[in-house]
Amino acid sequence: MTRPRTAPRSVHHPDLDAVALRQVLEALADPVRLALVSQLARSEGHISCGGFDVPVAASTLTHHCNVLREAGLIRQYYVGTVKRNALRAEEMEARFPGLLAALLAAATVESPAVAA
Amino acid sequence: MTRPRTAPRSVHHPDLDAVALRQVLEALADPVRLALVSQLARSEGHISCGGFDVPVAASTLTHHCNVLREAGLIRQYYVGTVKRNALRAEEMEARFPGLLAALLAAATVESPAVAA
DNA sequence: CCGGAGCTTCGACCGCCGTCGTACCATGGA
DNA sequence: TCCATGGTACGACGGCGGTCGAAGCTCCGG
Repeated sequence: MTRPRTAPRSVHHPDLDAVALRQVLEALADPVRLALVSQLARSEGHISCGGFDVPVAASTLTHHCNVLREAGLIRQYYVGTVKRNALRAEEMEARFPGLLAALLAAATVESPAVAA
Repeated sequence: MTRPRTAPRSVHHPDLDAVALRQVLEALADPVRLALVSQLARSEGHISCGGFDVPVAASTLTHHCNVLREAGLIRQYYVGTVKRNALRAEEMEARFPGLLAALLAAATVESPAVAA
């Protein structure tokens, strides 16, 4: 994974056509990851990895972000040393129509704005 | 778990309001269980436990059915020695609007009628 | 050039979940 | 009454996934 010293940091984002439904479900079945996606959906902008409100260590958070990214749910990009996250909502809508919307709505029903 | 010798066999079905989204997602994240629900959705009628087309042992199948039932996704009832399964589609729709429909649609998109 | 903030990588640990085989129970029919 | 059928209960096992801490890397600011 070593990369030429001068290349910019980049991340791999799967084509959504290559993402299996099972991946998405497994990704969202974890409460931490569901919380990440929920927070991302609620806040208009893009949230940095450190900006999430979840009770896990940094390394664990990285892991969860990777899972979400591989499941095609989020897009990540670097801004300086900070890594920002964005929902791939429209692409998901194209791949699995109505799914993400229903999931987010369902999540909201359960925890009605736990936002501090 | 012994029950009076004359009582009919019955099963516990959770109130859907008591079912967490996470339970539903975990239930459906397993490929076998997703297959069960898909087959149930495709075939109009109610399928018996032995009638499913999945490559697992009988005891494993029982386990999966229990998980789906506890997640509020299916309703089970005995007819003689046979146990029938039915989707709780309408109740799920009331609890998590659009969710099950989107999931089933997504599952169909992926495996377009693998029905033999 | 140096430090610190932010994330990642790695290795380890542990608990949970899917799987099975075996033994068993309930029901209906011969 | 006995058997066959259909499911269940239980225990065991294996693997995977979530978790962490420590060490390291990258980029910006000073």
